[in-house]
Amino acid sequence: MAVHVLTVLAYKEGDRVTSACLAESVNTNPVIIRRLLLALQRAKLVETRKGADSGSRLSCSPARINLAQVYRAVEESEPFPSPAKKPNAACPVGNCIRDTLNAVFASAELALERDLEKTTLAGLLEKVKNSCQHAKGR
Amino acid sequence: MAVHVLTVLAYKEGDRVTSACLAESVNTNPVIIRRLLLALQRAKLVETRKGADSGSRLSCSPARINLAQVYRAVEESEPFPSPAKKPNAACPVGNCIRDTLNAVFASAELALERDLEKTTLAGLLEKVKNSCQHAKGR
DNA sequence: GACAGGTGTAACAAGCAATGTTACAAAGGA
DNA sequence: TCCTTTGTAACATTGCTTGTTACACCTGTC
Repeated sequence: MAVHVLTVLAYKEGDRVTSACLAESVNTNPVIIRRLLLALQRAKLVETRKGADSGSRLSCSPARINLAQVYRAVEESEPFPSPAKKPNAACPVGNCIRDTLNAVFASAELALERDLEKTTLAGLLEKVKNSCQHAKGR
Repeated sequence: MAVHVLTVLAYKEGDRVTSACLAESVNTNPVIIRRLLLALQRAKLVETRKGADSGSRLSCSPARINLAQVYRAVEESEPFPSPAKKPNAACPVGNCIRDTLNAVFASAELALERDLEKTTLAGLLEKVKNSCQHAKGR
């Protein structure tokens, strides 16, 4: 969803867009969008102004934003949630597997982010526009 | 959790282990384990026998099982769940972004699996054993 | 300075998926 | 036949994400 919002912002290049407008596009509630925007603000991906004539816009060119940044901004929790429940201490495996797995998963997540880095917001917008043309053509 | 179970099975190399025993190790319910084992059976990673003297064991050497296989066996759903709610058709972005994003995510997931492939169950078990030694030494 | 439109934020309801629990039929060796 | 364990269904519980309402606060416009 975060990607959706950012793509819309890229589409409106530079113009400020209100959360109500974005919500309509994603078909959801303005509050959801605002919560999302807070995370994106923290990651310095968008800038938002309050008061009259307010709204959000990208804080830099869409060519300089890649999906890995978006992923990190939004996904503050692990993609592999540890069960939070302590494993059985009597089990010889249970005690130590947690740390080992964390290392493996961290590496896997890094690989995932490296792949996401290859896609910029500008590139994504281009592809979306193209596939829209195709859809209309049919 | 699936990895935890498989690691225990690798640890008991070849011996059949009951779901009750595995459940105790993971600190959960036997039924949860059995549900998990069904998925692992479908992926041909474990074999289970019913009746007396029953239980599960790895269907091949732990050196020939990597975490990508486990991931695929367990994670039948997408790691990036599409919102299922249709986006607003009036939005120029909403209509076409879905397909484009799916392609990007598929690529990212592939990268993730490629990284997981590098870790075999045997290698994982080795690391767990080592870190256990360390923990005991302290 | 008052007003209007929008954001930040809290509190709570609703939906959904994962997990836990109980119960029971079926398999299969002793 | 008996006993242990699996496969499976049905339902409760839990936690998380999303949705909803409400309200204080900010800030350009008049």
